[in-house]
Amino acid sequence: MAVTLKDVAKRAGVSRSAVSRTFTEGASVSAKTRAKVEAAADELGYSPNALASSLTTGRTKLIGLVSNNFHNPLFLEVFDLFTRGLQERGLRPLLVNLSHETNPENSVRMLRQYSVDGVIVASSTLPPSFAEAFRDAGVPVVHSFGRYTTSPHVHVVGIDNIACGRMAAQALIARGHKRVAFMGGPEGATSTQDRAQGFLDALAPHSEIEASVSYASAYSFDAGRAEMARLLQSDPAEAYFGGDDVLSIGALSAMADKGLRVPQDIGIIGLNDMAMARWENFNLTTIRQPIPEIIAASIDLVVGTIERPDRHPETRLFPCRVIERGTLRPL
Amino acid sequence: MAVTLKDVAKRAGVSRSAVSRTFTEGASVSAKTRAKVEAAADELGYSPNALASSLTTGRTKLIGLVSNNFHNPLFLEVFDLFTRGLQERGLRPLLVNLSHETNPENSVRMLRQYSVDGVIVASSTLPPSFAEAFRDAGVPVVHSFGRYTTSPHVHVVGIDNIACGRMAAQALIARGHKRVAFMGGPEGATSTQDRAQGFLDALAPHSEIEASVSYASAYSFDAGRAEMARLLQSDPAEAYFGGDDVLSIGALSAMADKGLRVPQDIGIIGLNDMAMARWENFNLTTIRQPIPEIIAASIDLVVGTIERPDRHPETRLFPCRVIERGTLRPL
DNA sequence: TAGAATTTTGCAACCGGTTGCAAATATCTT
DNA sequence: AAGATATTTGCAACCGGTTGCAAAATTCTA
Repeated sequence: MAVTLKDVAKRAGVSRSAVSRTFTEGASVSAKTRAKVEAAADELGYSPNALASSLTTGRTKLIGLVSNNFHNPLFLEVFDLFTRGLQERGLRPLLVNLSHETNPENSVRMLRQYSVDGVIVASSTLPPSFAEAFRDAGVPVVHSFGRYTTSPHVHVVGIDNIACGRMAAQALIARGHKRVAFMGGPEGATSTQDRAQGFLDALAPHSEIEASVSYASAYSFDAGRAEMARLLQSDPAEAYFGGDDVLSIGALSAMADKGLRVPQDIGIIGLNDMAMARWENFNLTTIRQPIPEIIAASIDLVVGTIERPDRHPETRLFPCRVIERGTLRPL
Repeated sequence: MAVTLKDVAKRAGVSRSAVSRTFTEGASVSAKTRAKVEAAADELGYSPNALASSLTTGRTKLIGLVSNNFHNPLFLEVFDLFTRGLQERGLRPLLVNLSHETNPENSVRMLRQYSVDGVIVASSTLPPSFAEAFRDAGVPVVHSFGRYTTSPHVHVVGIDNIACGRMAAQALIARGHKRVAFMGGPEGATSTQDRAQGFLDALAPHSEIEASVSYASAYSFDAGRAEMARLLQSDPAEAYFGGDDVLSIGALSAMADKGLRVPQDIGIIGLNDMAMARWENFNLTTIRQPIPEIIAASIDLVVGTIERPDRHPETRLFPCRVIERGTLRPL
């Protein structure tokens, strides 16, 4: 059925090695045989079998792209950038959906069976142990949107969530709010834990400001809406730091239900600056996470680790900044 | 580095074939050797190389998942369902982002190099020729969200967009609107062409109703907002059929800018019923496309075609229905 | 133009598995 | 317990490529 190296070799009247060499970068072939081989290959419609060659070269150019965030619209942007970025470097993303998976073993085994050259774990809700499981299996791995640690066991690319929490607190302080709160994502997510910590740290010196923290059950519209509805039942804060944009948008919907005007009656600042945040219906004030840079760095790092597997684990954090829009009163 | 069949064989004191057989469904191995092999495999942490075995079995369990819709939030749901559905059947999605690709050749070659068992083209904006290119290359393919034809060249799974256009028209007619319009997606998209046709067909007998059609440049929020803003500048219709939900949400934002109340001053009905449509901020009346069924059928069909490649091209259409919410005045 | 240096080529072994076949074992008859 | 039958096993060839090595062909040097 499929046309193989041997067919082309026979047609071109050369050895199989000659054919293989014309298709391998930097191999030694004379112009004459190359021409013969290319002609034969064209006539037959041959293109080399990447999997067969991976057997000897040890490289598949397959990258496992592992995530459990298939409900947060931000991740459509993330997948778009990852797939394009990988494609541009000649790598192929093997997508793994971990939504309903609690331990890493199956994915590790599966991705090893497919001899992926590397793995990118793209999630802010998976524990560090997930990425570490790949490293333990000897697979180059980077954890995108993961937690920063001073002694990382795997490459981490993302933002300093603690600093973002502080930044959000400062935005609220600067506006003179006296009662503020963090409405986080799931309590188990490292991103939420860190944002909460930064938020409270920044507020600690301000004894005149009342600060509190609560958690939504997921990074999702419904969870944000439900949690904000609950908060609004009794004595809500003047302004909130929403755990991320989609949560904040859910919260906005609960506020609208109550007839509250934003930002006059109540304020909120999100985090991510996903495409939807600037939709005029929301016009969400938020903290921008530089997604394209994070993704480019993640790809760089996984490629670098494939080339030098013993490379020291590295953390790359990118600065965030407040994007002023309409859900926080003007300074 | 990696532990291979041979290592396990030596450890277990059996031949390589014996090891291979314990890991192949339905092969003949005695309980005793199987136990020995499994013990050895466990100790060594062996798991078979899927790519190497694909060389002889001719099956990689890799499925190309090809799309160019990385900006429509609906497709996050689509990718979620596809990846989970494929994983459940032991298949692996190799994701291909065609956003900036105009001809199918590169993808076809690439996916053949990786010996994918089949391909799913998930797009309502790619032309039929795209899926046909895979079929011509001898790769089992199904076009999800593709155009229905009476003599299909490839498997198509989706909805009857003409019928949906009619359904939208009828919803507007039933509400007594006298000036209605279709604000489509990109004019080149088959889905938009068909929806426009159905819409106009249903209105043709109603000479008392004024109907018009215009097109947004993409299925995106910005395009919908821009096109609606343009329409609102001069003599807009009373109610619109928006080419899809995200376009309609963009249109809602333009309406809000103009101070129009929905549905009192102006109405709109979308199409898809993506998760966001029921967010209370939008509460979008829309036509539901049964995404889970479409995706399940697509997977079934691609699997079926892998098993019987000469299978006759088939079209599977799923019924849609109007979901009444708040952007069209009550009946 | 002979001899040395360089480039190109094919052979054969290998990557990590699978599988048809025949030999070796085990199980069933009677 | 012997013979017939059924099951399990290992050998060896193969899947579609790559690559070290030595021979062959080409190019360079004097």
